[in-house]
Amino acid sequence: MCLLDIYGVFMTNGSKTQYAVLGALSIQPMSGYEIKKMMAESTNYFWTESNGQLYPTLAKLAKSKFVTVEKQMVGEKLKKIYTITAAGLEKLQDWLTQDFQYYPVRKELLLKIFYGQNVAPAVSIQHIQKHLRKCQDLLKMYKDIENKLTSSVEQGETSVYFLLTVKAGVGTVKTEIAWCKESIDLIKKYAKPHRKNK
Amino acid sequence: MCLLDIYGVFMTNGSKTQYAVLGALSIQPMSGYEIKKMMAESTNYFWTESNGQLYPTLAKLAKSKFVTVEKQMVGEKLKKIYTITAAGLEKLQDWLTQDFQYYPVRKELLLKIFYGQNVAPAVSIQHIQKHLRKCQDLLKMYKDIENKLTSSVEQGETSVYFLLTVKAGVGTVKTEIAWCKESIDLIKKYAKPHRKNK
DNA sequence: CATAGCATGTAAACAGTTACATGATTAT
DNA sequence: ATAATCATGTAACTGTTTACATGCTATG
Repeated sequence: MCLLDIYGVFMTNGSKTQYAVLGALSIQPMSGYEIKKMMAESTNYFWTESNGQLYPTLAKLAKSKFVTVEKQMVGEKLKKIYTITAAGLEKLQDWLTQDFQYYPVRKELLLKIFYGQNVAPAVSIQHIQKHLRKCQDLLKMYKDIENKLTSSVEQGETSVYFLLTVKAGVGTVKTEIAWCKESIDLIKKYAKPHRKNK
Repeated sequence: MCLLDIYGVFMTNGSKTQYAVLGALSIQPMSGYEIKKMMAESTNYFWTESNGQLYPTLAKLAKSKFVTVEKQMVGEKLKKIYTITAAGLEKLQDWLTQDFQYYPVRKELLLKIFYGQNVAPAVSIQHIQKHLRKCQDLLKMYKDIENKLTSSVEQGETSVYFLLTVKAGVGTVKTEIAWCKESIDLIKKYAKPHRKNK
């Protein structure tokens, strides 16, 4: 077995953009712009797509009849509303049923912390403090969404699955906040004189 | 401001492979193979590099005098031991001092959960159960390393920074384990009949 | 005697982002 | 006026992985 696979991190399959798009359209018919917006508001912290991926994918899905297009003229502007077809839904369901994969993680903050011995402790502490503030902001946002979704789910208005991913976000940032605080303390307590140069 | 940037996720700078490599060599002189192995054992859960990135980067760093190469013959085989230079250390320290960036996150599990409404609840539960087992295995590994590193740091043998990244790993998987268990319960409680096809 | 590890490296393919083009509308 | 939002799309670039080539050594 390969060395790198101890975490099961491999990307042997192709792009999943098409499923992210089909998934979005499984909620309701939307334009490309609306899909992007909806992703930015809801799935961005675990999945992102750029325009360069989104628009060509929509065109391919339309060509393969997994979605249909309805062209609207809003004033002078062209708006294309995409709707998922039965074949598209089936394709989405097939993918949802298949095993998921882990993607490589890249956290530059942790890479900088890992090699923190080469710089003054204050440098690492500052990075962590910046991350702490970011997480505190995110926590407020996520908690708001979580509260709204919780009552909505309890009243049977919304699918429980949206709530689950929000809860993943809340849990993650809470843990990161605790890690930031503990790490700052530990650096202050244990950091030894760092490696200087020149 | 751009829509996508609400999480501050952008990759405007170039590749950070060179810094990951310089960082590794700041610990001790190593061969390319040893760098890869060391990364797989310690930084893999927040940073990965493939051979296709690693070896060309080592060659470039040697050409730019950020590292020196010492060729050894081990039996019949060639082994190249790389050592960081003063210029290389300075380059590393510069990067460590600069602001870090967030990379886009891709968690296929959460994407599948988010659109779980399109399949039977059992499908989503199975995905989560698989993830739960993976996290439980990782937790054992991380806790072992955490215990060893903690005493090592307390005795002044090891830099506190390695411990911090391990603690980040422990915190993350603990949170994920709790999320998995809660999510399975919530699906069982709230999941409504899913969208069927055909 | 086959498999895994040690060890270096390359080429092709792919995934993905960025930056730009275009242009209308709405808010400040 | 200016900026932001709405709206679609493309091209160039870059980053990254994968798969392969090569061949020795140690282990079961």
